[in-house]
Amino acid sequence: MTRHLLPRYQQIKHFILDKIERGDWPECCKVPSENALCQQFSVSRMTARKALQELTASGVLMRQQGLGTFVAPLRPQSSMLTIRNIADEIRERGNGYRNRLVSLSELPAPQAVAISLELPESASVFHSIIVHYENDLPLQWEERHVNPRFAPDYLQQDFAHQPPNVYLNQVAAMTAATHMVEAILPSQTVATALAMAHGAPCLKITRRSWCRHGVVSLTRLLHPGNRYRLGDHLQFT
Amino acid sequence: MTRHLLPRYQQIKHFILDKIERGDWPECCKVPSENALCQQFSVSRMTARKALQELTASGVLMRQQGLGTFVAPLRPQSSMLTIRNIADEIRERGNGYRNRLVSLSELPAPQAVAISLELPESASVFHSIIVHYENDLPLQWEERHVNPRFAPDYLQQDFAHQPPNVYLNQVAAMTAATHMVEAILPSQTVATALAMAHGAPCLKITRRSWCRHGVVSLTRLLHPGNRYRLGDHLQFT
DNA sequence: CGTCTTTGGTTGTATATACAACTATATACA
DNA sequence: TGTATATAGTTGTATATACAACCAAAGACG
Repeated sequence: MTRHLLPRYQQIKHFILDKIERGDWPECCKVPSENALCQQFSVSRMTARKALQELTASGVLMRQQGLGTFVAPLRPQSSMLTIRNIADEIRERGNGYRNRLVSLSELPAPQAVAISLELPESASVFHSIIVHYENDLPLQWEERHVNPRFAPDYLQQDFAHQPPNVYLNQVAAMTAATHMVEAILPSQTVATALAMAHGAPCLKITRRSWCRHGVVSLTRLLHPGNRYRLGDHLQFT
Repeated sequence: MTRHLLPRYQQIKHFILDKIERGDWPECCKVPSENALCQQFSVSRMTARKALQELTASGVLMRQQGLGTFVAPLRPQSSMLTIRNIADEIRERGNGYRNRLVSLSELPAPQAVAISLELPESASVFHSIIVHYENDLPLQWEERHVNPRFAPDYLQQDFAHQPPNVYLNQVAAMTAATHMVEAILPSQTVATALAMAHGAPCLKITRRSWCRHGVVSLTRLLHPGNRYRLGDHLQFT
């Protein structure tokens, strides 16, 4: 009767991962205790424990002695380019944050954008431009193309109150992302919006972000080269 | 007699990590089997096994059923900014690689360099400048300050044949690194060396790299903004 | 000489058990 | 009411045991 396809503890891991994947068990949700899993799957405690421990080691779960086991918040495996809310980043430095909505609209996707979002040519996409300020000094030009399928209410959001990435993470949790970093000369429009001197360079970050079902958005972040740096720490094992 | 400071399996983990750290057990070296550790530390197999399993989960060891347990090759935990040999990178694209040694000397460390290398002010350091070419087109300006303590023969190397990072990894294996990425306007010297148009921006990467005993080198990499990008892929759990 | 089988060593899976350490809640007491 | 204590539930550590799966090398056999 027992299938020889997968070890029991693997079956339990898949059961838990599936629950999280489907959203049945959201972040910080308590998962069944070792003893509960014992009964549910008719295994010994050591076996149920192995499943929970491996998921904890890989960062999917958190455990606390005496308390229980919980679903860990999603977090990137890489330390570089952590997807952060720039508002939080600025506030952590103890500085004032505000933003300005430059543009918010629906438009036919340019070819490059359509390809990146895996949409048919000229499909309708949402587009937003927001400038983020640190102490009244512009620090980031954020231009976004969003797949309407995953965020149908994008145009109705109040981005002064809640930045786009926070909203997008609510409606379509990010599961992966790719980045590209370049040094460019900004267009006149961007240079003016970022209060940059003539001829000064920009750090450009292009991010393509996925949720479980596909590409959610394509983002271009432009920073004044003299006021912004990307940091990273590499640990070798 | 047993110290209550650390669990037994933790003591075994530290024992193994220490051996690897000291270089006693190099890459791919076989480590004691579960049963061997049982006897050596007078613990049950499950306890010895826990130590080996956790080190395997964290990427320090590799195991193969029926064969044994081995020290895994060192690898960065982060996917961004993998420390790569630019020569390999260029050759992998199928293009021709060569470099040009611009400067190689010993000089008193400028203040900022001394601080970064954790050396006293004006201590003597090695300094090199190399320009790397892809198909006869300059792609990278590499400027390096090296702590002589970890690489005393730096000035005697033939960098046309073997780039500095390869040599440094041989004499002082890198254990960690920090990066900083910026967009800047290059100096006239660099702009000329990289065959860049007037006013074109540079992608600047500053890397500080450690070996086990301290900071080995401080490196400035400058790339033409229109010919070089940094890529990255983030996986969320 | 080549091929098949055996054997010993290794890791993988799984159970049963015991006690320690910790947390939150309920209870008893002042 | 406020404080101390007891209790139930949870994870952490550790042992002893059994068998399965796999690998490499030694041995048996043709």
